[in-house]
Parts: sequence; C-alpha cells; structure tokens
Amino acid sequence: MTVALKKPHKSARKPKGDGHLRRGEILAAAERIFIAEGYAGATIRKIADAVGVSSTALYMHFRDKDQILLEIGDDAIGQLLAVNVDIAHRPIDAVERVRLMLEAYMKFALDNPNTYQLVFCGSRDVISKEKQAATAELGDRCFAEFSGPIHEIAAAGRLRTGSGESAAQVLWAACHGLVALLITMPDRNWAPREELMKVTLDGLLHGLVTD
Amino acid sequence: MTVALKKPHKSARKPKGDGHLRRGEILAAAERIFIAEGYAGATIRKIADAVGVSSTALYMHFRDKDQILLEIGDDAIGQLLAVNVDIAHRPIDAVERVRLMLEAYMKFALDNPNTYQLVFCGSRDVISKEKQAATAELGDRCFAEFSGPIHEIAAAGRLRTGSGESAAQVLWAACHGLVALLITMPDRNWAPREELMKVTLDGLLHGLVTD
DNA sequence: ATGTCACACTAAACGGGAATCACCCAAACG
DNA sequence: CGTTTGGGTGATTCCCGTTTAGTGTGACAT
Repeated sequence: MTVALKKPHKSARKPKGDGHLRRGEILAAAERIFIAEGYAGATIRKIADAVGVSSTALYMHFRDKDQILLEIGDDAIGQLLAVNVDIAHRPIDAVERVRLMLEAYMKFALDNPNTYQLVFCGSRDVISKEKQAATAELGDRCFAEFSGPIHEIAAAGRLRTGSGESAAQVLWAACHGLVALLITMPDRNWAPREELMKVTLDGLLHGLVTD
Repeated sequence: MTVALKKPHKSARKPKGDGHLRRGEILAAAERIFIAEGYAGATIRKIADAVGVSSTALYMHFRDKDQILLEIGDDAIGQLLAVNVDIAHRPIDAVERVRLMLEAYMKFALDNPNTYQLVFCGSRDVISKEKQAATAELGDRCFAEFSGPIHEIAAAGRLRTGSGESAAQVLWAACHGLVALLITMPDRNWAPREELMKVTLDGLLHGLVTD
C-alpha cells in the first residue's frame, strides 16, 4: 500500500518493543508510580499512560495488576535476601549477624514504605493468596537466612526461653511491628527512630539470649 | 393514629425509622459484613441491601463509606480502652499490669482481625488521614492508659535502657508486629501462638525491666 | 513481489465500585 | 387544607480492573 509513503505513521502508536523490552518499560513505570503513590495510586491506566501505551497493552505482558506489583515486590525481597546472604557469611558472632540483619530489614522497610506494605502488610483483601507464590517463596528464603544464626545460638544453648524457631519469629515480628507502625502512623509522637530500633533490638536480644 | 389502620402502603419502602434508629441498623449490618468479609467486601451496596434500603440512603446518615467503618473501629477501640482502664486500676505490680494489657491487646487483635487491620494497619491508601480524628484520639487514650504503668516502672528506675516513652512504644510495636503477621500471613509455619506471645512478652520485659 | 500469519497493540465496552443529582412521597404542623 | 421537611429513591457520573473484537505491521514462505 502507498499508505506508508503518504504519511510516515499517522498512528500515535509506539514502535514495537523489540524483544521483551516493553515489559521492562512497564515494570519501570509501574515501580516509579507505585513507590510515589502506593497501591491504589498505581492504576493500570496511569501506568499505561506513563509508558505511552494503551491500558490493554499491559495485559499482553502481565496477567493482571497484582502480577505487576508483585513482581516489583519480588525484586525488593530479592535485594533483602542478598543483604541477608551477605551478612550470613561474615565471620562474626551469631548475635551480631542477627542484629545486622534486623537493622538492614528495618532500614529497607523505612526506605521503601510502599513496597514494604505491599509485601509484608498485604491484607487478604488487597492481594489474593494464590498470586503470592513467588513472593512467599522468596520471603521464606529470606527468613531461612535469618533463622540460620538464631539456630546457631539455640544450638549453643544460649537461648533463655523458647525454641530457636519461636525466637526467630518473635524477633522478626517485633521489628516488623516497629516499622509497620512507623510507616502507617507517621504522625504519632514517636521517639527517635534510632532509639526505637535500638531499644527493640537490645531489649529483645538481651531478653532472649544469654551471653 | 389511623395510619396504622390504613393500608400498609403498597410501596416497598421501609417505614420511617423513628429517631435515628436507621443509623443503628446500618452500623449493625455494616459491622456484620465487614467482620465477615473485610474492607473491600463491605461495599455500600451490600450494606444497603442488608438493611433493605437503597445505597443512597446510607449517605443520609454517614458522610461516606469510611465514616461507617471508622465508627465500627471506634467502637472496638472503645472496648480495648475499657479493658485497659480496668487493668490499670488493679492493685498489682506495674509490670504485671503491662503484661495483662498487652495480652488483652493481642487477644483483641486475633479475635477481631478485620477490625484490627482497619484501625492499626490502615494504610494511607485505604483511609485518608483527616477522617481518622476520633479513632486517633481513642487510640491515644488507649496508649496513654498503657503508658501509665510503664512510666511508673521508669520512675522507679527499673528501666534497663531507653526512656519510658520509647519502652512503651517498643512494647506496643512488638505486640503489634506479632499479631499483624499472624493475621496477614496465617498460613506460615508459626510456632504456637501462646508460645510466640509468651516469648515476646517474657523476652522484652526481661530485657527492658530490671527486677 | 505477493499472500498470509502471528503478534503487539488498540478502541470500545462491561461490570462493579463510591458518590452525587434531581426528584418524590408521606407525615407533621400551622 | 396547604406547606414544609426529612427520609427516601432511581438514574447518573466518574473511575477502577478487565475483556472483547478488531487492526496495522513486520517476517516469512512462495
């Protein structure tokens, strides 16, 4: 057809993404918007607009909105896992490794509040369970890395109370609670964050572990 | 009144609610649905249907959906506050009062997971800040009641580290974290709940308070 | 060159959410 | 009676995620 000669491309269409390039663009735009505006703010249409593509196009590359955001969450947990693995290999006391991991965890949460909420506060309302398979698996590995040094402590008979497993869960939960509250209620009269983190870690580690 | 003798008016309309009776009906229906199906499940239309009234009618009695649910949340916090006040007046050691309050808090959360999430995990996405005035105030009083015995402990010089305020915040956060995780990730391999709660309380209290 | 095939993409629509609009009806009051 | 008024309503608006049906284009076989 002569059409191509008359007008180069009257369509405002984006050129085809070579390979799976488009998928990456979508993820990048989605992450940017999600980080800035949270779950509800990151709508399919907004993401599509940012990429310069129709909203329908997102469904070529992702099953649904949750899959996009969960993939972002997976990335984030992946980073966390890497940090934990790194700390796990350091030749320092197990208690110190535990402390470093928890500090990194809380720092991550406070630096990425929306992503943290998505992954760790995702109510059953918002994201259905089946979709979280990959995320949950990464989370498990993250927790396993964290449990390592704690089981060392337990094996050394340094645990004052409870099993290694419950100690690990309790430590995680305490840190989760702190950052979750700081994130969801930022306007309360909180003591300085560093002090809260320190009191949490010092208090619990001193309470759970004999030296 | 002859009204009652006349025909019951073929209109499918509900008879006028005397006083603000209708408002209570709406709250009751909303609470039932919300407890069973969570925030997203409790839609305006569903609540209206349950009451037997058009969805528009809800806006006669409430500014918007969030006001309905927040009122339910306020009720719940009110109960929590009452429990805390009761415990606060018991003639027992301050540490024991703290422990009882936190146990009651966690029991409340686990017994009312949806309500707990609404009030204490409500992301900024879901419920805008301004609307939470009453809820926040009740929460403050609840926390103040909880802080009382902790400041007693601090004043007695029994605090191992940090201020009374930070100790109170950390204790609250740790318990919040535990129940929040139990609620949002019920399928993980948790240690028994009683053990987790015990380890959290024993650990932190032992770590923070000298005896 | 030419058919035709597959794919990346689109516009339009659907169903369902919250919220609003313009009305309406019956009771109460004078 | 007429008027007011407060508790209602159905239709509508706007936005959401998602689906459907169709389209332009590049690649490849002929």
